[in-house]
Amino acid sequence: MVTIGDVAAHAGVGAATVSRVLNDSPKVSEPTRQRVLAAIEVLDYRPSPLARGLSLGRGHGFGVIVPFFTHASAVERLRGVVDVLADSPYDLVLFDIESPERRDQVFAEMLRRDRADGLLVMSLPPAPGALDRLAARGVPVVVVDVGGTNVSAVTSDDFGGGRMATRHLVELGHERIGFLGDAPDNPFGFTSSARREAGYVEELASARIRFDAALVRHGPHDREIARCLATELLALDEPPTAIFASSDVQALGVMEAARDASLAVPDQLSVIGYDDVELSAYAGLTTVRQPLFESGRLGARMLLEALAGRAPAEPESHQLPIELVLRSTTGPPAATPKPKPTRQTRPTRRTNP
Amino acid sequence: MVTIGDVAAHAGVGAATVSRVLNDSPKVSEPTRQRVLAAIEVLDYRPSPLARGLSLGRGHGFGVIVPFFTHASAVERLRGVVDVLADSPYDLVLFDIESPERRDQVFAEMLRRDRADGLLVMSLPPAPGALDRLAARGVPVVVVDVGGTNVSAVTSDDFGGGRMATRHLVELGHERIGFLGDAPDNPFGFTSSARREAGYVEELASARIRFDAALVRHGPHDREIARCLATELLALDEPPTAIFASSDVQALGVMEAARDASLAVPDQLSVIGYDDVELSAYAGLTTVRQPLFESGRLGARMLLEALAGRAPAEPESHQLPIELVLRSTTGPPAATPKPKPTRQTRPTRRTNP
DNA sequence: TTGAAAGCGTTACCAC
DNA sequence: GTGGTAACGCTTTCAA
Repeated sequence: MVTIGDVAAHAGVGAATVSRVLNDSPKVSEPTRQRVLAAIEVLDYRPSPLARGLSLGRGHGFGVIVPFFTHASAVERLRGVVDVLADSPYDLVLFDIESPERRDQVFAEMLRRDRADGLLVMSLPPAPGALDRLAARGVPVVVVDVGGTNVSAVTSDDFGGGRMATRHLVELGHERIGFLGDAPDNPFGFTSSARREAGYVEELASARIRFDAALVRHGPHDREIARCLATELLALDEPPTAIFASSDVQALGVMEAARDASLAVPDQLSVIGYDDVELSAYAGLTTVRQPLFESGRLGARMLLEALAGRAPAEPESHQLPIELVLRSTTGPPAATPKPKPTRQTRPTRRTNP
Repeated sequence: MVTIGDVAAHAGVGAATVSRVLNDSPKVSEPTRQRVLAAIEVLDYRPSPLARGLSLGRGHGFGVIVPFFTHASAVERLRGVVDVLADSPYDLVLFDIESPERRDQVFAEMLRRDRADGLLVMSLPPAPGALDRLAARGVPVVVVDVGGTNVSAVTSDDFGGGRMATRHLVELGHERIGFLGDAPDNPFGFTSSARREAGYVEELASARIRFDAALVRHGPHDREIARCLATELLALDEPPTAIFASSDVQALGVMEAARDASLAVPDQLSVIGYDDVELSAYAGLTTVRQPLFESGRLGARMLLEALAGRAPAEPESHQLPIELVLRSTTGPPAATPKPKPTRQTRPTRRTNP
């Protein structure tokens, strides 16, 4: 392996000068510079990032912790991160979390050895105290889609989004509106679904629609599970005429349940999702759009700033706008009570109980 | 920052002993060991991976180069990699490639400084010579879904998969079978689509069906573009009764085109895809399944072996099995020629020209 | 079983 | 402008 010393020897200069050329310091004469460059070329020399890092006291790893990076929303966010990082000297070091155990393991390792210079934590509330300990180490942290912490954060208005989705349904004339989302006490501690649900509850209240706990279903973030849950909802004596799913994947599950129950969407059942992942356009899903890609970009930029030593004195929090995307899965409820369908599993469906 | 020296001082031992404890060397007496462990605990010490790497002559980065990691197939593969890496001391360093320029930039940087200890290259034929130069550097490389190179590789039988898809259509009775895939001369040098296309051509030949170049369309790997291309195909004087799309995303585009043209799938048009990404089950798409997740796992395991110095003498190549997944988008062609539809853009559709 | 000391490849400070 | 040289924090001989 060829080192800076070899280059120095070959060019007939000192190692320090080679280093200066490498870091294009202004204090190198042009002839020397050329000589060094030539030597680098001839020897096919490349500096060791490890040695460089050790000397500089910092590495080049940009850590991103993300749960279920297979989910379309996580991928979208990551893409924003990638986009920003492409022009930086940092490498994206990805930590995917698929179980609470793994979450704790990663955070523990993160503390034990600094595997990254900075940390972007997405959608996953860190283990208690982890942030403080990281801060004590001087590791900059930015969180995205995580609420209630004391670090720089990028969020979007989940509560408002929940209201927005619900209001849309209310304005269409729905009165029995179901909600389907993550359990508030899920093992990962995800909170965005709960905030959307709070918005749903609030909007119902302000529309003077009685909240019916029977219309609310919780389960892990998964299409299949959402399908089951929605099937339960649709089998109710007084089934909802509209369902607000806390994410697009779950909304897709609801659509499947509707399909299974031979319910036309949106004529017999309105469905609204959340996120606006790419697939939703394909499925024609009405949804609340949150800027996933942009959240990744912004979070990454903020962390990059902190990494460059330009961290804000106080942690700063940015809230990204949300927006209703109207497509073809929501509409007014059926005007009149319909006769009992032929299928036996479906009870009489009434629009206004 | 607390160093190994601090721990040594605190425990009243030498730095070497602390190092031994850290790397659980057997030659440390239990009492000493406990004392060191206690000191580590008290001081909340964590070793610097940088220094460790420098001393050891190797880092802890597991580089993965993947084009368009937003694509479901890439994500699936990555998930396999993540799965394997979770139990290893390596961190996943992700390089996403979304343009040919970026491809060259990444490979160039990869050569200039070793950003990772080993490299897993997925779906993307490396720049010419890049592999050799990497090998010269002693950087182990494994490629996945890339053909025709001289490194350890994980592939699947694209040619056979192309035949398989086509044969399925032929056996259903189709004679006008369209193909839609990546251009053979695409700027990234992707080759799997071309191999599937070759399988399609071959199978057509062995079924004694005349190959019609008009039924073949190429374009970048994108659903929208596939939709346009499929629309062209369907607007032909003698449109295909079935379309084999080289990937599921493209097949979805074909389905959209069919929907736009008010063509029932599979009654008026059969569609078969390739990959079997998660979404395909939702869409009910008949497809050729290739083990994406498993390809990631295997590739990662092979690279891990190489990283551990257990590289095979000769580069070894593994071919993963493919399998036909029958769902609801393929069926026999319409038995009789149909009358001209009411829509004006659609020409007379004939089943058997 | 333990410790002292010599690297590992850079960078940066300090003379010249 | 340039060249020594001391860090940077760890691992690993080599002695004891």
